[in-house]
Amino acid sequence: MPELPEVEHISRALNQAVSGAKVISVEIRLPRLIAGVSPTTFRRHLRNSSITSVGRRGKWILFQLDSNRVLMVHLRMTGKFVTLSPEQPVPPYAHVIFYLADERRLVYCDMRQFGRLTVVANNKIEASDSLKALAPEPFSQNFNSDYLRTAMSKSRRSIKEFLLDQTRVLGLGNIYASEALFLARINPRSAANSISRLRVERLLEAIRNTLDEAIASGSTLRIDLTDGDGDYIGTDERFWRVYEREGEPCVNCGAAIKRLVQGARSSYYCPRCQR
DNA sequence: ACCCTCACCTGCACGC
DNA sequence: TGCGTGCAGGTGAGGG
Repeated sequence: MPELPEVEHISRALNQAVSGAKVISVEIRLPRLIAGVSPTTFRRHLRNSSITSVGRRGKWILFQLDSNRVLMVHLRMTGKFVTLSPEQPVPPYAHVIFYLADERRLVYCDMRQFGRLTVVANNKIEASDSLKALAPEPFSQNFNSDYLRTAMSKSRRSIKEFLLDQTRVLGLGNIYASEALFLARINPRSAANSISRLRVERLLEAIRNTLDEAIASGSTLRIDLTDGDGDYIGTDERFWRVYEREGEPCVNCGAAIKRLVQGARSSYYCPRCQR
């Protein structure tokens, strides 16, 4: 499900819901999802720790613990968090259950089981295997046109595939990569190292605007962690301009949106606007 | 350093 | 109805 904007909202919702909560025990139903440490160590490091705040780095959700450790969770495709009151049943695909001192349960659910959970020491977090190679945060000063131009100049891959590489550009996924290229009016097939300076500038702005707009529109939706599936509520509307719109008219020029496959994943673009 | 392929899972929509 | 296929908002290992 999530790209950076969704992870941003989920981490905000979690920060509201479980900051200050104390974990009294952890039930690991699917040990494969625990990475980096053994399930036993994972449980030991979580037990009797309080969550002081929840944030994110890229698409990783970071639960800061008062034990000077961080619980790191990546939702991958189908990971979700739900909080349950004592009378609520455990939902399907519940793989890790955190029992909280206030009698609630924080449940990690994941239909496809691609997600990962790990725990690391505070002072090792940025150097951890998961985070060390990530590109700068898209809204930080370090993610600027010099950075992007240099990174792109080293890559012969298509710009669409380049944008999905979290070590080059952080936060876009398959939807927002197409959306950003549409805003920047760049063809997804263009080689990353072939794109003009002007277009790199446009792409930088398009990446920021795409993420920014997605975060802003999501903020009116809110995530309800108690609704049983942890999903966005009340939206069937697609505010995407090209994604999943094959054959529909381009919002700019009316030409039919096209779909192509790159790196085994769908890309959508306007053949007239994106040359 | 870069980049390609395969792997990891379950479910759903679709066509025959 | 059943079965095969393709596809799904993501990475990571391994190898060239």
